[in-house]
Amino acid sequence: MSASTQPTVKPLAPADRARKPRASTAATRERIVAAATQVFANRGYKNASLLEIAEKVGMTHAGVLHYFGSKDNLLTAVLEHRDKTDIDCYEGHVLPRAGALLEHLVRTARENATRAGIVQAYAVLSVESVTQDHPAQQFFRDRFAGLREIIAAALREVVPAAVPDTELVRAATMIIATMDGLQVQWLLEPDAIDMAHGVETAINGVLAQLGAPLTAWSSNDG
Amino acid sequence: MSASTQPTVKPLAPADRARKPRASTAATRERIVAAATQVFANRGYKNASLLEIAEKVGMTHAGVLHYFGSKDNLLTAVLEHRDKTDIDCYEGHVLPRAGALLEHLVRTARENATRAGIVQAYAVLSVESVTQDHPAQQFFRDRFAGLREIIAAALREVVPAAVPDTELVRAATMIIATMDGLQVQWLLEPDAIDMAHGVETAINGVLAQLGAPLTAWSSNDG
DNA sequence: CCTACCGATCGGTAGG
DNA sequence: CCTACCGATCGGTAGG
Repeated sequence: MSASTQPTVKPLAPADRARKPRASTAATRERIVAAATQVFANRGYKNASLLEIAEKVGMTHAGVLHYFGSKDNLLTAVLEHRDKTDIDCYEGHVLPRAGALLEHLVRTARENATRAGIVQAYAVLSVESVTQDHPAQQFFRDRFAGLREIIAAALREVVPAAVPDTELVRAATMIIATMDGLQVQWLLEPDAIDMAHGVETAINGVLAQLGAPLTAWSSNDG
Repeated sequence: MSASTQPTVKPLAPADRARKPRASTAATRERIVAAATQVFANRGYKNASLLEIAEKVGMTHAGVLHYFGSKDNLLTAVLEHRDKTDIDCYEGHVLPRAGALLEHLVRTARENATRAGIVQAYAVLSVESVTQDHPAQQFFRDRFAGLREIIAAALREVVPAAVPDTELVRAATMIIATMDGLQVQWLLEPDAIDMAHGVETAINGVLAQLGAPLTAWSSNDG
């Protein structure tokens, strides 16, 4: 209706009007999430300030709050973004199975050695989550439980059928623990620790104790 | 000279006068350190407040500062106290060697399951130490390096002589990593994780890969 | 996306 | 070991 009153000047479609004025909202949110990931890694969540995050993306801290409502919401966005784009990105994609998943863990550890920021964010936030009333506590509880199940399922396919499920979950727990513990030592002294080698050794040790053939997964040298 | 003017009223010796008025300074300092350990575990160091610590010992936060000068100094006292009284108390005592040390690690993990406060303080502070300008960073760097050497030395005595030292340090790194990683998962979900069993499995896996006889340390069932 | 502001918390100091 | 205080920082809101 109103379009007929201005036949020559083509009015912007609503979708265009919403997108034009500033860099798209989605893009800005992503830039904020990236900055927040860095700052949370360097300071921890509680000790991080919205001001430092805002300065990284060139706005005031009130601007950041405009996009995420609260610091807690921003943390949620950071954690969800990590799960989507990062290391253990099995959500949307096809999850590698069996030996391929175990190889994936080693490859991930190797890549992590070039991404201290991501590693530090994960390490700092996951352990900070055990402190009183931390907003990410349930997130990490669920995350660890999910990882344990995924790795246990992969182990199921490469160990003798007689091995009970409880043993597989225990083994998965240990592989995760080793990866996480290596990250902390590596963050403190990068040159002294070889994360990928450590993870590979841990997996070999676990498989040997579960009675799996040494050729069960292909990263093996034998 | 002045003593001769008061022959009947025995003057207090300087040492007595200094110690009487209030509960001994050393005892008060210990109570503050104990309270601070709890609060640092529950909140992390940066997010902990001197007020909360002070309330636990029944004084004001200025009182706490009177005893330790600064929050950083209090953190130092907490970390040093832990090293003196805790788990890996090899400082003053005779350090158990070889298989006995490995058994000690398993026993420690078992005892830790009844001391969530201590475990949480260690886990939270050690990982928080990787954040920017953290006052405990060097402390934990040194601590990890020391633990690696001690455990590597113990392994040296139970594996074939042909195994090079670098392999022993790598193995020690992994044992420590597994213990630390298990602590985090256990803190988030105590009923789902058996720390002692995990540590024992990790040690067995490492020894097997280094070619040590399965009877190398006595905790073994074989 | 900003300016301006509030209420709250914190570590540390003075001065006793 | 306390009272009183300071300067600084922070998350969040109002109102545009």
